[in-house]
Amino acid sequence: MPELPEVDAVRRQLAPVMRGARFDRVLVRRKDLRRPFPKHFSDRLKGRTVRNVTRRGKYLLADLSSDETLLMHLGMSGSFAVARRHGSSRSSNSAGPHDHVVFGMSSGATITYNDPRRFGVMDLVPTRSLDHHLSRIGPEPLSSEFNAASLAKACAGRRTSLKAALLDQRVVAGLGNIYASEALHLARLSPRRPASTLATPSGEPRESARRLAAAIKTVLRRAIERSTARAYRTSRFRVYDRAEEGCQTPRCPGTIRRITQAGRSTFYCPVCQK
DNA sequence: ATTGAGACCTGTCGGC
DNA sequence: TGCCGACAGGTCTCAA
Repeated sequence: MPELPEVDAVRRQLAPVMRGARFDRVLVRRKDLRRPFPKHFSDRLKGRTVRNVTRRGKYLLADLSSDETLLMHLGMSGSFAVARRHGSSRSSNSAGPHDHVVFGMSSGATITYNDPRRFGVMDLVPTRSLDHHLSRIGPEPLSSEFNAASLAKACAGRRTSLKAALLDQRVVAGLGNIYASEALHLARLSPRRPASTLATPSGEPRESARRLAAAIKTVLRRAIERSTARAYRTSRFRVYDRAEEGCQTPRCPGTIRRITQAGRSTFYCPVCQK
């Protein structure tokens, strides 16, 4: 479940039980996920207090009293389960098949990281050098740093498709395969259009860049609201996974198509997305 | 320097 | 029912 809105939901899930709490127990049940766990991972966490839990792109960041930051990425299949008080539902002794890490917090919460595909990452870096570690990630889409101008500039001169450019975390942080398709649909821009067409030859943003930057913000905001309201069940998307269904753009007679770009599925309407 | 393909893993689903 | 391939919301590495 992990693009920006879902990662942010996880942040809101973890913050109340981690912030101000100490790591009492840290159980690491294998030596690696996508990468090895850092040296002395448990010992560097135990006894430390979490100052805050934040998010940057698809990374979760726990700021520790040791002036290190615990950096977590969910990959494709990572998730956290929180059990208040000493493991009402799932304690460290009764670990499920893909429960790889268990944090016992002084707040009384047991936090279990589960990740079947193990594409996730946990790392520990000096907080001072956090910027350096995240320096390759582009602007936060919901910040004012990200706008038509910055988007056009990041796409200027690129030969790749618009869809592929949106998946590049250096262009904008936090978009994944679903919300890239959703944003392009809302902006009525074809995913196959060359990314370079967002900018004039001198790098100035075109109208398309304005529409796309705005659509990215709208799509992500809506998704975050939905996950907050949580009045939805697997509420589906406008185009993602809707091949052969009717386009939802008002008065558009088109049919959603599925194509493959850079090895990933893209869903779009060939009629209204130009 | 970019770009696309392949690799990393396990689970699920549809077709035969 | 069981097997098999295709596919999954992410990124990294590598060859062109």
